[in-house]
Amino acid sequence: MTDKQVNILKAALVLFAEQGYEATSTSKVAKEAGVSEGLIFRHFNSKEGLLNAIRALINASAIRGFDDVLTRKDPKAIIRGVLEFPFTIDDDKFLLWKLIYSIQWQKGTYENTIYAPIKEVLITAFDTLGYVDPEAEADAVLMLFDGIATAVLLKNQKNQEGVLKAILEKYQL
Amino acid sequence: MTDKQVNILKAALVLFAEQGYEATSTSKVAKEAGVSEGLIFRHFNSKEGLLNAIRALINASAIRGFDDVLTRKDPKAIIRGVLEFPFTIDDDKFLLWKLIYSIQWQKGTYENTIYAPIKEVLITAFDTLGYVDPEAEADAVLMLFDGIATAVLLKNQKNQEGVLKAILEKYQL
DNA sequence: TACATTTATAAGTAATTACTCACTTATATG
DNA sequence: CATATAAGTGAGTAATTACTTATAAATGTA
Repeated sequence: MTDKQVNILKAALVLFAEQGYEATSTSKVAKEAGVSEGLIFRHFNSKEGLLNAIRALINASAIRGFDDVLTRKDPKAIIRGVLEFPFTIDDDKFLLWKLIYSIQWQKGTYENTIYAPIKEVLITAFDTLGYVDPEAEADAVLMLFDGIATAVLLKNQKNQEGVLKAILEKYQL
Repeated sequence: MTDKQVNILKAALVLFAEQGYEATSTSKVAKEAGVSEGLIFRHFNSKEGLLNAIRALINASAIRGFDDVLTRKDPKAIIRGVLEFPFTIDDDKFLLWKLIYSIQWQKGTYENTIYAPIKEVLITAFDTLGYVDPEAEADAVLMLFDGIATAVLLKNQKNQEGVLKAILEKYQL
């Protein structure tokens, strides 16, 4: 990967996240990246190809962000980690997560590559804790995750201590 | 409002919800509505004006959908009603709610006209039930609402009995 | 009926879109 | 060094974009 290739990906990530994929033209991306427009198509074939390249990058980055949480021994610590996660999205991960959700709602898809491994670990955790329906509990936590993320990313509600406390209480964490 | 005006709004609602606002051209809307393209601009001035007209309609419709729940006497019935709501979005309300979220993520805004009145009623309900931080509880329920809606609208997870049960248990409902 | 207003259309507009192509420059490898 | 391959550019392309305008049909009202 050359410098300019990286510049294109960085510029596209920011513009797609801030203005939306459809509202961002390839000429805008080229300008922001300091690159000729043709180079985008040399490297990524099409605008959709550029999006897919970014998608692979941000999915991998999102999954990596969960490494610490998912390898914990204590099942309660795992559940707490997942629920705390969206509250702790900081500035340099903000656009990444905003783009993940933005693409999902634009394309009408759900990013299972990110959520499936989390769900598996959650099921095991709830199972260990003796919950009667571990899969339902895992789904519920993932829904809560999406809801918290929506609040953080759209309403800029960061580090809402009281809300996190209220949520964790429901799981006796 | 003339027939053709209604046709434009109906067609635009469907296309905006299914393909996204930016990805839908005014010519597509006109064709789908069986109307000349110019008529859109006669009635709504601009594409953004058309979007705003639809926004007002779907927000009003969304708020009306909560009338039954928010006027309940029993505080527990109110909380249960809000949490059950997204699970029961049926086919004729599906695109309406999909568009509400789609617009929010496209424009980076949060639709407070819908959520503010719900939050008020939730705060009162949690207060009546003696919760220590009623506002935090209300925020948490609204986050859960968004998360459930995301699952229903993006993953087509409709009427997940086990998940709903698991969630309601957390509030002893 | 007369006439003013509203509703509707068809055919435009300049600007922008995603993408291509002929070409040059840089890099790698024998 | 020679030469093949990859990286990069700038000026194109046809199609589509949101929007306008001139004109006609429908409607209301006196």
